[in-house]
Amino acid sequence: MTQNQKEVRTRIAPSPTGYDLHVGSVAVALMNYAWAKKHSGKFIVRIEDTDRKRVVKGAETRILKTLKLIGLSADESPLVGGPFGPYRQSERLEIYHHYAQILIKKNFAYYCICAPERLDKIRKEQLSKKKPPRYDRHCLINQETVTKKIKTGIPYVIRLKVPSNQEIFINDLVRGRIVFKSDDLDDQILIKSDGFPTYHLAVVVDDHLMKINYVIRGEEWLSSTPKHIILYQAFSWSLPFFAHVPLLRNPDRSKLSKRNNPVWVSFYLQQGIIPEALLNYLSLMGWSHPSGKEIFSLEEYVSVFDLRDIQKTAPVFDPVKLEWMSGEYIRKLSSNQIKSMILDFFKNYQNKNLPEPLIEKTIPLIKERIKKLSDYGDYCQFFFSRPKEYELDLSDKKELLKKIFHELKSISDWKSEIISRKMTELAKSNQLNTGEIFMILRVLITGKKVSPPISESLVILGKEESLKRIEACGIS
RNA sequence: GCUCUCAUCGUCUAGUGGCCAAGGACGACAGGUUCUCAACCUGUAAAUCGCGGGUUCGAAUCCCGCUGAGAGCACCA
Repeated sequence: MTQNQKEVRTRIAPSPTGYDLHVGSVAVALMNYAWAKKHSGKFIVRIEDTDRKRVVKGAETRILKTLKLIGLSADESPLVGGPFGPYRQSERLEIYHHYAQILIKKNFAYYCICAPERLDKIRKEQLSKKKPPRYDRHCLINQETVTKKIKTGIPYVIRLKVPSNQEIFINDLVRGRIVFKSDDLDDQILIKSDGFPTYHLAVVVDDHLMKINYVIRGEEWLSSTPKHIILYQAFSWSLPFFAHVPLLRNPDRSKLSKRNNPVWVSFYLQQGIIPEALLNYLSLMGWSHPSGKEIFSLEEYVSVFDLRDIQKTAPVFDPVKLEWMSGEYIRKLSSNQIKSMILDFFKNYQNKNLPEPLIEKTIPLIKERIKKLSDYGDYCQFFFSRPKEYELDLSDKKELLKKIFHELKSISDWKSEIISRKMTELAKSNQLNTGEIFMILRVLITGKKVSPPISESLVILGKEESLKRIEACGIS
């Protein structure tokens, strides 16, 4: 066996039929990526765009961009190319037809010209008799007349001829040995009447031609795997290893869907969830670090990941823990890193150019407080604009506001320790809790009851601006 | 309905026959610290390991049944 044949090659095959990459796809992508990298193999991205009706404009670009943003770079893809391209199924139509013809010649497939209405009818009949819906092979029996009719130009499909009375075994790396009976399988359509292949044909042909030897995919594919195995066998191709990994769930335990949760990765990136944290969190879905660690780098994940450690149970996706983890990542970053991330974030997602020197000063105040980059806005808006409304009614505190104003005005050395001390003294001399006076000052300056430490904030704002804000509340 | 899969705290999980009267993390709650909110520290509650049988000296771990949950059953992927 040559080195090349032994190389581990994995892939993800997203279809551009949603807005963006699905978080569940990232979870699967991570495992594919890790398994390939762990073995110094190749991680491939193939776009499965064979359903022309469902293709969403711009989705492919977004998916590829998102993959890049979260740091799962492909060795071969529509963007970077590779030796087994094209990596977009819509550009491989001749290939699928070629292989479909081989199946016809080998008597593993046949033409079918049944109208959708007829198929609907027999399906309904079978269902009403509580039988699984299956094609009745009407065209297989009349294959000669069918081929004649096709030559006149009427639309047709090509169906897989599922062998009868066979047992098909899947040796799944996650689930072990699973048996299916071929008689339970439908004669799956391989080539649709629009000339495009269905998933089942395309995936087998492409995985084989692209030398994919580990098929790591969601458990939703488990029940169609026997069809794929039949195809591999029909072509006399060697099987890849299969690993069907658990699906992410909604809190109600159904398959994670946009109805119950935001599922597009871009949603989380727009929130300013740290991409590394997203990967780290997702890696913990159905798997755990051998030493019990929760926070670790992608590099470390790759080194300790093992397909055999994947759990069989489908986990519930928990955005709360994801946010916690994002916060953990932020706290581990240097102030400089946070600064540039915030700058980039507001530029890319909110189209705002924030002033760098000011951002820099605020970082120490918010570093321990934010979990995602968008939180920065909630905490620090007041640095950039004066409050428009106040969360506390200060109209009956004019006398106190005056005292605060004059106390602050008298400070010549504008430092947070001095401001704090003066305010504490003021509280004492007025029989107030220090907390009360700071709260009033906080609302005065930020408009909010929750903010970064207020003395430090005053220093950043500067004495002049701070006093102006108090004046704005009707103090003279 | 049929086929397949799965089953440990609310959630993510550790656990592969004795170290488990089940450990960690998120979340919740309480306390400490504190100018608010966080962060940090301490602590509390939280799983009779879905249920019932077996195997065994011994079972969360093995076997069987039941129940529950999920996925698939398209000219969608």
